[in-house]
Amino acid sequence: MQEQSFLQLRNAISRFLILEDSDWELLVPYIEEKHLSKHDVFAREGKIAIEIGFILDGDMRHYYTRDGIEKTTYFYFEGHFVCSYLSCVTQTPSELSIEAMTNCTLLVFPYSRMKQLFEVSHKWERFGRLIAEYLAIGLEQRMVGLLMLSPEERYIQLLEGNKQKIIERIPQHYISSYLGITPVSLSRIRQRLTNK
Amino acid sequence: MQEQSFLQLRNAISRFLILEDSDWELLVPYIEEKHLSKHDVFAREGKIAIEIGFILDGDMRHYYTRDGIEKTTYFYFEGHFVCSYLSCVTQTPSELSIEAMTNCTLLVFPYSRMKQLFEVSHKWERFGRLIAEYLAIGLEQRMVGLLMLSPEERYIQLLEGNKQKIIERIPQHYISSYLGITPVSLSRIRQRLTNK
DNA sequence: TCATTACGTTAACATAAGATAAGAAATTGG
DNA sequence: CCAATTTCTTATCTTATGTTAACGTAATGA
Repeated sequence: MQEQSFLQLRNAISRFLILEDSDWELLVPYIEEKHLSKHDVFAREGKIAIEIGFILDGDMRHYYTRDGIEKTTYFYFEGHFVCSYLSCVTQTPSELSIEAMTNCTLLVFPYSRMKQLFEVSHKWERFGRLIAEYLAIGLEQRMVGLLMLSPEERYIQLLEGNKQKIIERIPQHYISSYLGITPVSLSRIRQRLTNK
Repeated sequence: MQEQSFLQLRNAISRFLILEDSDWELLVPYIEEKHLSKHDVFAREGKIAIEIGFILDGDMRHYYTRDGIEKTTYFYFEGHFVCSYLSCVTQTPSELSIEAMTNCTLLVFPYSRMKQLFEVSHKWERFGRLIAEYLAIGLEQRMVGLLMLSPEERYIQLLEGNKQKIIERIPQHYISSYLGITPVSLSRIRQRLTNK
């Protein structure tokens, strides 16, 4: 059923712009399917990232390490693109690692191909712009949340999002670092909220 | 000296890509010089942003308002682009305001022209991508700092940046909200650091 | 299956930050 | 030049979070 999964990727891209068959054909030969087991890494700290992934099934997270402690700062779910963006764009060693939280099925293609497409195709260059804009908007909103909301408010906001069911299956110590607090503190917040 | 100031903008753009005269000529007719007095607003919350600015001289800040309280979340300095990016890109009302912290001289051009250039010129589309990538990278690093560093560490990091002299002339209650803390707390952190 | 590890909660204590207020110092505007 | 305002610091009190540790439960792997 490779055709079906490729179509999912094409649809995801089409949410950003109208993609003609001729555009699509420029990428297709470079796409591969990839399977990751739980805890497999997709990108590793210190390595220059070379791949862009598209999640067909499964959940992933990215994390930074400091003093041996992991801080999970982002989650990726089915239907989303995943890559160590900063490392790809700047071609410098990644400061973060990306790990499968569950068994995952991905479509992957090399960033180098994407870069070629930026050169040769105005349409793909536009895709690159729109993706970057999408990312920047998400990060801006995330940052504002961190600066303007309390940990409790951030947790409530997270629950109120449309990803409720997904959030519920993510271990809480990952969620706590996403919120910028400790697992203990998240546990207390949860207790406070249920006592209301 | 309009020629001189236009050249500054062209150089700033050229830091992202090689710009031919023919590319540059597509934008030039739409550029105007604009002067702002201290506390004048460049973009106002609730309004759809229509302009991109380039700071020739002066300092600006952008802030969000909540419960009547302003939180300054970003600063802009000489030689940088300034706009309510999210509002421009999505063409929805801005959630933030941008204000001149000092008297400022800007070059401005309409986002609508930029959008046209994205359509007609692969080169300008690339500029759009590179700007968005640059923004996303900055925001990612900002977010990581907020999640992984203590307020004190964030303040030290800010001072260690290459903007020291600029930081020193920004009122501390703006800096404190940039760091995600109160002015009182920043004052205490400063005291702690001088006692070392 | 069973031992081991990972996970979430709770408790106790220490600490840093928030809230509020007062006052000094600097800046601003008329 | 002076009054008014803004800015920064300091003090007090309160509170939420961090830290560490203990415990029970769930998940995992040999």
